[in-house]
Amino acid sequence: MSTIQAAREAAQSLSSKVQAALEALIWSGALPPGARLNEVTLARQLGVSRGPVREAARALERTGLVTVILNRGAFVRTLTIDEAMQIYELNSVLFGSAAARLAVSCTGEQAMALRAIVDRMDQRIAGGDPEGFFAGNVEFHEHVMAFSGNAAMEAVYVDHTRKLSMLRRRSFDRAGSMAEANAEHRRLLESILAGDAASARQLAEQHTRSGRARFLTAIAYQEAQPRAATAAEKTRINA
Amino acid sequence: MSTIQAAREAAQSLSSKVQAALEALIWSGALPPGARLNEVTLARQLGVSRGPVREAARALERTGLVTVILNRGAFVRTLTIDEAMQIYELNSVLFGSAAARLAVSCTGEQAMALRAIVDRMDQRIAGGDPEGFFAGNVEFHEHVMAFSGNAAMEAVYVDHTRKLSMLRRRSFDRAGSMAEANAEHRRLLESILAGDAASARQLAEQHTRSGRARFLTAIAYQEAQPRAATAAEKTRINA
DNA sequence: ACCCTGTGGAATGTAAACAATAAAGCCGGC
DNA sequence: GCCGGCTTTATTGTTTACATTCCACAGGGT
Repeated sequence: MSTIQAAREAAQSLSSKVQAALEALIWSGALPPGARLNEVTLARQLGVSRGPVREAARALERTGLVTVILNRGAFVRTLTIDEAMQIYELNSVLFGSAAARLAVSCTGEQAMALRAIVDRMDQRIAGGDPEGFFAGNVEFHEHVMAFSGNAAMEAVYVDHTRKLSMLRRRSFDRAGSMAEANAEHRRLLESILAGDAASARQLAEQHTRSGRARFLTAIAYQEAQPRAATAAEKTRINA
Repeated sequence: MSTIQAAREAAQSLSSKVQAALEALIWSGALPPGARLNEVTLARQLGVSRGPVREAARALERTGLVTVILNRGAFVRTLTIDEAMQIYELNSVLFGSAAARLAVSCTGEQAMALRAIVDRMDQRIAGGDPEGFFAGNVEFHEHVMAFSGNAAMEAVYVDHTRKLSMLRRRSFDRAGSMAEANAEHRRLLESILAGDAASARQLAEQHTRSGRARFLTAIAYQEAQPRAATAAEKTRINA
């Protein structure tokens, strides 16, 4: 397996690897919102030339993580609360539409797969594994989108969920949130199995709105709890 | 004005200009679907270096016009009918949602602007100006999306409509189609003005489906009429 | 004290050279 | 005559070098 892994590693361009590295840097907070991506410094740090760094930055611009200004460089972009709300609304519409479609087209295997995911998430809640729950949550939503059979919608949904996840990581920290969310998953799944498209759409949209509410309370909590933010803010990439 | 124009022209990077040029080449058929974008040839032709061409190609990948394969280059991408159908479905959901939201939030100026666009389109139909009608059509849909107040949804809609327009340009060639489409615009506009969200959503989704149907008949006509396709296919960019 | 302007340095935009990869053509064997 | 492997060649990926732009800071004037 490690040879396959190595081959796959080697089979992607430097730009891709640099892009992943930059994502990690942004994700970890080493590159805080508003920070400029210094091409020569990052290139030195990653052991590559400026070219791949430039390409990676442009790619990240397309995913919405950075914005590039002519002759000024690429800056880490941060979602405003308002933008997050708009994305939640978009996702709500897409997820509702997908659920409605899946309600009339769901196969036995698909139902089993979804049920297995939800069961696994319950186990992880019981086992006190929030990271695992978070992964399962993403898996559930993406499976619903994939099973609904519209690749374009799925791509848009996944894309925007990724953007949200920059901010959303801690939304499930409160223990009750996870159980609550998974109960909504179960109700949605039952509607889908029952073939009730209208109800499935309704529940899916409702679930997304609940997620938005959880997100907002988490944000509010984060704001109230200032953490050692200013310190992290000052962490820059230096030569 | 020409100084402003010149300044604006100069104020964008070469990559942007190259990207526009490549789009034009693809649009015009000089780079037919499946053709490879030869970096050195295009660079020579446009009088720039390979760097901007590469960046432009990567940007075009994001917009869906080309796909790039590692160590093989960028290839002009063509939408399959199935992908087009999926995009129509996505747009239907988004446009319906936007119309519903606009129905409860539409201001007087917005209503006037939309009505003006529809009126202009009727004039262009009467005046035998299909190009103008097409532009107005785009304008109407994008205004509805913009007025609905969700920038994320608007961006997704515009993005995907652009992809479709590669194939869709001739959908309105049949004279009756234009009048039909604009009548649907009027009905939708009335529902919005009446503040009837459910009806607006319904009409907007219906309108998108009608657009899909027009697209399909246009495609079918195009397929039946083989045109001198093979000749165009051979037109390559040579040094 | 404030503002404006000119200069210096640093960072990006662009171009040209180098390396590595994949496709195409050629040759030999079967 | 056809197929498989090798070699060649064209093209992309990457690095390096050069040109241009912007920002900060110092200096002088008001």
